[in-house]
Parts: sequence; C-alpha cells; structure tokens
Amino acid sequence: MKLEKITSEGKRRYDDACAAAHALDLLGERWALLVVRELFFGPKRFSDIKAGLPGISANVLTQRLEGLESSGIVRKTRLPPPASVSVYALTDWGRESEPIFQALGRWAVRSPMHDRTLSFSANSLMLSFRTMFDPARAGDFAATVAFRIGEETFKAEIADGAIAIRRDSDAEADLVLTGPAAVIGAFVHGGVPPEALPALTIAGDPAVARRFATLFPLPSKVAPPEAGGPA
Amino acid sequence: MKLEKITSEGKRRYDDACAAAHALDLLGERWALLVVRELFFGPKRFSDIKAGLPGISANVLTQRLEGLESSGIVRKTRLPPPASVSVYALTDWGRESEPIFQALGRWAVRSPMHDRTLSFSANSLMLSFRTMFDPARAGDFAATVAFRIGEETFKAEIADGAIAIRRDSDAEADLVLTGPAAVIGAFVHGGVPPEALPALTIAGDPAVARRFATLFPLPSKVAPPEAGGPA
DNA sequence: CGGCATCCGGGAAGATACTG
DNA sequence: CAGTATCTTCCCGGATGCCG
Repeated sequence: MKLEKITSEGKRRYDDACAAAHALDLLGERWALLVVRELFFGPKRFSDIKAGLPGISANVLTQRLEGLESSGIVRKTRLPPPASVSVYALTDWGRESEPIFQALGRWAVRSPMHDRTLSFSANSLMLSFRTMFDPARAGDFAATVAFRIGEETFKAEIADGAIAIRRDSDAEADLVLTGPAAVIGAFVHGGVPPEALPALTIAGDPAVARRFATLFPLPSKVAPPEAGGPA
Repeated sequence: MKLEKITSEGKRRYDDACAAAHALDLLGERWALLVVRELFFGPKRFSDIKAGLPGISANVLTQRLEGLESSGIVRKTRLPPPASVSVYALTDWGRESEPIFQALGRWAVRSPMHDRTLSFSANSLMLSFRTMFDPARAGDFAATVAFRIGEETFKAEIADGAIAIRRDSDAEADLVLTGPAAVIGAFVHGGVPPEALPALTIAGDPAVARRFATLFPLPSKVAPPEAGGPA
C-alpha cells in the first residue's frame, strides 16, 4: 500500500520562513530565472523567449510561464488587433528581481569553470552591461551606443556616471556595434581586439569604441579547487 | 534506434555563457543554496546542516555537499583529534555568495504569498539581520546583542551605523534574546510585542530591545495578482 | 506558425532502512 | 553520528499532434 502524501498540495516547496527560501519557491525551478531574464527589456512572445533559451522545451516553457504568472511575476497580455498576439511581460515586482541577477552574475564570473565561449542571448549581454558598469571608469564620459544583434536592437546611453539601456530601433548613436552577442561580449568584456573579431562591425569613432570597452571590468577569477590537496 | 545523447556529459547544465546561468549551474539545484546558507556563520557538521534544513534527506544532502565541494564553494575538513569529526566550511569564494541571498531575501519578502510563520533556522534569522539592517535607523545607536537559539549562540555588535554578527558563546551583551528563531523574528521583524511571545526571553534593558527591533524594517508587500482581472 | 496538451524515457529528488 | 543503499515518485526534456 502506498502512503498517500497528504502533506503536499502538489507543489514541491521549502517549508521555510526564510525569505530567500521563498524566493527559491518562486524562481528556483529549472529555467524560471532565465525566463525572467529574457523579459527584462520588455515583453516578448513565446517563440522569442524560447529563442533566447537554448535547450528549453516548449512544454517546460509553458509550465514556467504559467507558474510565474500565477506568482505575480509575469503577466500575459494579448496585444490589440491587428497584432493579435500574446506577449509575456514582467510585472513591476518581477522587474525588481534584477538585483538577484546582478548578484548571481557578479559572483559567478569569478568561477573557475565559467566558460565565456558558449552562446549568449542579447538580453544577457545587455544585462551584463548594467551589472558590470563602473561609474568610476566612466567618469564624465558620455556617449550613445547602439547594438544590432540579429533582429534585436538596443541602445545604451552613458552620461553622468550612469548607464541606461533600453530596446530601441533608432540608429542614432555615436557608436553602433553589430554582431552576435557573444562576439560583442568578447570585445567589451573579453578585451579581444576588433581585428580578431571578423563577425563584429563597429560603426563610429573607434576611440569611443575602445573607451566603451573599458567601462565594464570583470572581477578576477578564483583559483580552481585543488584536487590533489595542498600542504 | 535511440539517439545517443552525446551532448551531455552527465550533468544537466545550461549551455549559456551568461554568468547568472552559470551561477545556476553551480547553485541552482534543489537545496544547494540553502546548504550554503547554513554555513555562512562558520563550519558545521553533517547533522547540524541537516537540522537547519527541514525536509532534506540525507542522500540529497550528501550529493549537494559533494557537488559544492567539487565546485570550490565548500570544503570538507576533518578536525584534528580529539575532536575527530568532519565539518563542512565555505571557501572564501563561497562566502562571497552572500549578496545573492540578500538580493533573494529583499525581493521575496515583498511576495504576497510569503508565509512568515513557517520554521526558521538560526542562520536564516542572523542572515536576515545582516540583510535588513538599516544604518539610517541605527544612527549612532551602539549595543551588543546576544542570541540563544536552542544550542546555537550568536552575537551582534551594532556600532557606527554597521552591524557585525558572528557565532559567539560569550554571554557578555547589553541584551540577550532567547527563544526559537521564528519567535525572535516575530519580535524583531514582525513587530509582535514581547508580551504576546511567551517563548521569548529578554534579558537586559527593555528599551534597548525595543530600539533594536526597529533597526530591520521590511519592505512592503506587493498586491496579490488579480485572478479576476482588473478594469 | 504559435501555443498548448499528451505520451514516454531518463534522471533527480524524497522516504526509509541499513551500515561502519 | 555520518553517511550509504534501495525504492518510489515526480520533474525534466524530447517528440508528436491538435487547434487557433
């Protein structure tokens, strides 16, 4: 005879009043946080979310969106005709989860096993700029930088030691960087010279590009764990 | 014929260069972050970790500790004789993950479904003090507060608009709060008057206790998601 | 095509019992 | 006390198919 699991009402949760544990109840399932990541710069359709998440399957994405909506993190909206499509957007509170990403990102770039050569969604790249922007390095530098990553376009405005990033198809900018997100990341974060990146197109003042690439310093990696053991 | 899944080498990872995704590769498995939480105030033994994690089973805890150790987040040490026991400690880098907790906690206390009446480990409570401490409210208030939660003892030192918390069995303090973590939390965070908390013992100046309980303001909750839909 | 339901295989999580 | 062994249950991921 099988024990009837009366204790649980279906969901697997941590029975813990710790707020961090509750956050994991809401965002801790596989893919949930990355789904949120894909929505940080505005609403997206199902397929566009899926495109930014290599490896997720449609049914899991459906489940996550349902869960996030019932938690009040995501809202599903149907755009008015003629564009009668469903889009998913973060609620105000959902958008407030960005510091979680920044903390995760700042910590994990120091990981010895972090592989920066994998695929990189446009949202990830833009988020990394917001996370790693160093006001001290920017000083009084001011510029508008546009990004063209496949079909997606963004614009970053740097002024007064702050950076503002939004989706924007307007090409008016001091600098336009075109290419795959991973390649732009290699240039900006990795310090790879543009000459070594044939997939990268830089339109605008090269000096501005070089300066831009210094504004997002990455913290140093930690030493890998010693398998053999020290002294 | 079944497709041979060559792509995966056993572990289920996100194929994503995004550092946040990598953080989830390291800490995203169920219980992993909460295991780290239990180690923030110093090394612990297997059973003591398990005691702070209601619901985890021994085999899962074993797996998590193995994984965290191979990632360089946790280190297993055997104390020298006569206390020949194994303990688990965070590495320096593992300790740097605390901002992740703080971001998770600050965000999730605003959740409409956060239930503050569940069980609460001593580590969670201490971590919540570090997370929610408000220097502005502290002003030039200075005090040493000791906590006795079952077998565990901590001491918080508040001075110069900062708070320092550590494990400490020394009872020299301006204020000693004794009781279960959830009860101390109800007093400090929940604003429940001590008269309503028979399980709470306050030793020291009651005025200091009242003042202490004002130093950790919680952000307001968000409205629950409207099931029926608004206008 | 976009979104969601269904079925299946594999693997991780959970409960319990057992061992050094 | 500190885990291991075993078994069950459930989640994840892939494929397929329905329906607007």
